[in-house]
Amino acid sequence: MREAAAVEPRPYHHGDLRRALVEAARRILESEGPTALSLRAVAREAGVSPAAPYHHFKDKGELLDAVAHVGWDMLGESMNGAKERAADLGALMTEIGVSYVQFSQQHPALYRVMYDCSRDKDELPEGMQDNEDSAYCLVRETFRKVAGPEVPIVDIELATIAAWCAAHGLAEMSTFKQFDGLKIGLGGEEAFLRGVLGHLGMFQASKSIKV
Amino acid sequence: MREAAAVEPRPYHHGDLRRALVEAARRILESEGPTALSLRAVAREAGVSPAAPYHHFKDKGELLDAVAHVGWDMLGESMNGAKERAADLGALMTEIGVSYVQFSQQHPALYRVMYDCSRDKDELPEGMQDNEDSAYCLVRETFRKVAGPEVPIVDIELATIAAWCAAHGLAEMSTFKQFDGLKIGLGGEEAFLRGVLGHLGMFQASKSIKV
DNA sequence: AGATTGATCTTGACGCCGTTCAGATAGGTG
DNA sequence: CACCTATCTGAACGGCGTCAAGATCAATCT
Repeated sequence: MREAAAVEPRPYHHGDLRRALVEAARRILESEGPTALSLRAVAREAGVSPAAPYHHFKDKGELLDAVAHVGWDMLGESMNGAKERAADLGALMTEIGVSYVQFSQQHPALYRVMYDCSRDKDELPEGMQDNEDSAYCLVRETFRKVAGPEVPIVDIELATIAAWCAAHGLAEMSTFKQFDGLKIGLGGEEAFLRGVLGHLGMFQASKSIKV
Repeated sequence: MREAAAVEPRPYHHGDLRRALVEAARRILESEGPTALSLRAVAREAGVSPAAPYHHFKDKGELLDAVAHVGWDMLGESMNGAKERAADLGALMTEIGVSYVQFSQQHPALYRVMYDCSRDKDELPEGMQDNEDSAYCLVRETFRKVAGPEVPIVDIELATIAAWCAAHGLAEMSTFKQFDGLKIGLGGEEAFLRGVLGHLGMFQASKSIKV
């Protein structure tokens, strides 16, 4: 029976499990948070046995790496989208920063996995590596344009790192509930983000990259 | 036999286990890293059964909280020590920042536990809370003095948060090995830290707290 | 077509984890 | 002294990551 109902669902032994596992992991992350993300739970969610993932990933870490990879793609898109929202080049850095932190707030569990994967290996996250079209390059090239050609490249590099540190720090801390009062006083979450970013030199067009 | 040899070691049933457990945990953190830090391993290291810790801590999280508490005390001392190393008030913020990041580099596993405890609860770490003599107050009061009385308090607050975000981000990222080349080029680890911090507005005396 | 192959998945097991509970131990108090 | 209570142990539970052995099945070869 059922010769080839193959509309979409299970074309092979079980389907392409690799993708299914990554999506199951993301579903668990969104609905139950990082602590619920066990390999067995992912297999359960995908409807396979606990050992099945080992035919597609060396170990749990490699599955998480795949999840993180999706996350960095999403974050990269979000940051690139800032180009459309920025009024001019001067405002672009702020918009990128806001995009970054807002992404981390919309996907807190995913963001945590993204960074934990990096720290476990002491390696830069993919999105921060110096590949072409990486998010890192987007930030650095924005800095380069804002700063002009007379600024030494090492300063561009350091400013990019500094900006990323600040954005990452804010991403991890902005959810702490002790800031709720201040957020209300400033008029909401985004005003708070812009307020903090505004006090970091490089997120203000007028004074960015003073050597 | 041995009526009261109580010099230091085991005055009671097993000694004051609570402290012993926290110290055992710190020993494991330093020698084997955060992933090796299981409750059972801590009990083993302290020479007691796996269930013994439950008479002193509600669960594993509460033990980690105690470890983190020690860590924030240490970090607070380190930051306060910056006062002696700073040439003038203008340089103080930079020295505090350097102290912060250097602490995280000297105790990476401990620093990770310190922050993970906070994020698990969405609560500010102790050292960042607005208690008197907290590290947060040290930073904020430094800003207040540098900025002068005409700067609104909300900007002092935002600048303090921004500085902390940047320091935390740098603390977490400075160990990534992709920065090794840049560090060598700049003349070492500390030069790298000062380089990055120098590109953050609030760590430069001359331009800190521009409203 | 039928046999073979190799990738995919399951079953069952191992050791470790966090946690609980009944019972042993022993200091402090009457 | 006997009792009480805090402390600690031993054994157990379910869940975890991982692995080895066997079942299943698409694809390939003859």
